Amino acid sequence: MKLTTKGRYGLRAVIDLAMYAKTEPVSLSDVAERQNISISYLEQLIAKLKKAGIVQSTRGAQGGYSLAKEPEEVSVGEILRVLEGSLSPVDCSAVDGEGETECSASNFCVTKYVWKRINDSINDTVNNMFLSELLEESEKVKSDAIKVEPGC
Amino acid sequence: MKLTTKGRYGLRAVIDLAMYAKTEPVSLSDVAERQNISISYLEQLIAKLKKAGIVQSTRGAQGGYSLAKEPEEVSVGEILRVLEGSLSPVDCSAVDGEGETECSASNFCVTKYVWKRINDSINDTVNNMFLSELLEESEKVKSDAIKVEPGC
DNA sequence: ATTAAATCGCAGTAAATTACTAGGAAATAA
DNA sequence: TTATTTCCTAGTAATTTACTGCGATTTAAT
Repeated sequence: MKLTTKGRYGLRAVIDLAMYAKTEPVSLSDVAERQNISISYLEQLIAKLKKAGIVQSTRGAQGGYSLAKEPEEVSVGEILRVLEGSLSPVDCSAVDGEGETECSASNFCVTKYVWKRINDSINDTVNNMFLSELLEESEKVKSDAIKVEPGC
Repeated sequence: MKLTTKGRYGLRAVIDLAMYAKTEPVSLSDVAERQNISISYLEQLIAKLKKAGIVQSTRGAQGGYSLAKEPEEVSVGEILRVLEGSLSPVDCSAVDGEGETECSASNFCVTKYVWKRINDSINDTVNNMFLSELLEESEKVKSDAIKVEPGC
């Protein structure tokens, strides 16, 4: 039940763009340095975000990336799903929403009920958190930032 | 963000015990056959559940396992945490509740806010689902059980 | 007393996934 | 023309997952 570095780093990169690419695009090397993430790894993550229409790029020197939408239009769920795939705790079409398959033993189906409830609660949370909210939140905590936690 | 087979199989095993070990303990080979899980793998999972006080065992022939508590006293969260470790989407003490560390860059801390909200919503859900509820639910759906989904 | 059925415990291992790195092509501002 | 940047694909070491195997111990039934 862990997010990978794709989701963790990718979300940080998007937040970084939201904060620093307001007027001009910022280069990945800037983001990479600020966020302490390798450039070539970031390139792979940002490629997915671009393909999904979350960020946009301008090529060539002095180019870089910026958000493709307003911060209030980009949900955390959208970002994480692009980077991690489905956030469902199991790969089961009946849980993810596609298809209406049932399982063979009765308690298989009961677990499906469990997975669906977990899935729904995760989605409710991430689909209703928008970048704009995170930017506001970052204003609040900016002052008392002290120590890096490895997992964050 | 996926549960492993430990959590998936283990929960199924506990539900199986709740359904079939009401008067006498049931052997792991019975559980394994009903749930289509290898015995030796199940042994490892059940060992954790026993250590955590969720199931109890009687050794020797005609022995087996049964629940150590009433179904209304065992939450899905308890079971999954024993098998999977923390359900937090990141390993960050500030998210898991231990310690009050802050992160170095301001947007590191914003992601912490995100992880905490996801963590809370998962925990709210699983800590408030009890085995008793699942048993009731399994009565409902028992009749129209048809097909096995690989991920379930 | 012996046997068969079970739990218990630990070690090993193939396959998959993760978290990167490497190298180079193409575009563009200066 | 050159430096800076995005873009694209492939490879790979380390870790994790999902098991299997073996053997010891306990105990009910014969």
